[in-house]
Amino acid sequence: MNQHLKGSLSTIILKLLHDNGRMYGYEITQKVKELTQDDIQITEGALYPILHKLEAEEVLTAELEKVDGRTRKYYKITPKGNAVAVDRIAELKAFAENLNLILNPKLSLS
Amino acid sequence: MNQHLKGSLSTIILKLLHDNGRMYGYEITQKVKELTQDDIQITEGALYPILHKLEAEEVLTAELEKVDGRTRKYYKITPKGNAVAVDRIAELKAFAENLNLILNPKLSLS
DNA sequence: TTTGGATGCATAAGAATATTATGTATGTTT
DNA sequence: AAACATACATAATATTCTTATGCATCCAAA
Repeated sequence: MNQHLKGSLSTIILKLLHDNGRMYGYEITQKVKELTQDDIQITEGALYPILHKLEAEEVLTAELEKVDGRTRKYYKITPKGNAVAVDRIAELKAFAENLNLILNPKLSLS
Repeated sequence: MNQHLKGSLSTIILKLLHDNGRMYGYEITQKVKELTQDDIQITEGALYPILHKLEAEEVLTAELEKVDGRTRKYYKITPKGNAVAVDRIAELKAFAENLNLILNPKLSLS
């Protein structure tokens, strides 16, 4: 995993679920890979504990579903969790903007 | 501190030192506050251990200087550390771009 | 046909990184 | 005199991720 991802991972997961409605773990890893052109690869050891934690906090709910012989665990954001998700996503957006401010500081127009 | 900052903090410090040449710890915290309009406040408990670690890795060197009665510890990037700094800054830029891709996914033009 | 790779979930030990609290000290403002 | 800003530092704790491992199914290649 990209070391800079640390701290932002759970919010990225919330963002994907917020956009896509319903996803399972492996699907989330593939979606992030696709969106970032293989730049960000979420490890399973990071992913699953986050999903379990968000479920325990009742931000997410899960349903098992068997597809083509394999069991998938689909997650979605709960109504209660929606406010949390929206907040964190807004914070992540602000952080991304702050990163841009730091990485591309405006030239002083003297 | 913004929770999303976790993992990016050391690279942000390297970026500021790379841009500004020579800074002391407290100055770094103030510069980040200024650039981000008070959005990001670096805590001292996070800052100083990072500076010490980068110094131990010989990415930074430090010089004590007494100014107006107070001792400042000025840091700068070593020639050897420059390559590390440039790499990490490039990775952080790539991460910021990836964040934008995730946060603002392109609409599918069907 | 069996081996490897992709799909799919899970957890545990350890490392890395930050929080929170605390301590010391000087200068400036109220 | 007290409060606040400047300036550095560290320790205990918490959070978050890595690395390794385990289990199981499906599909393709050898």
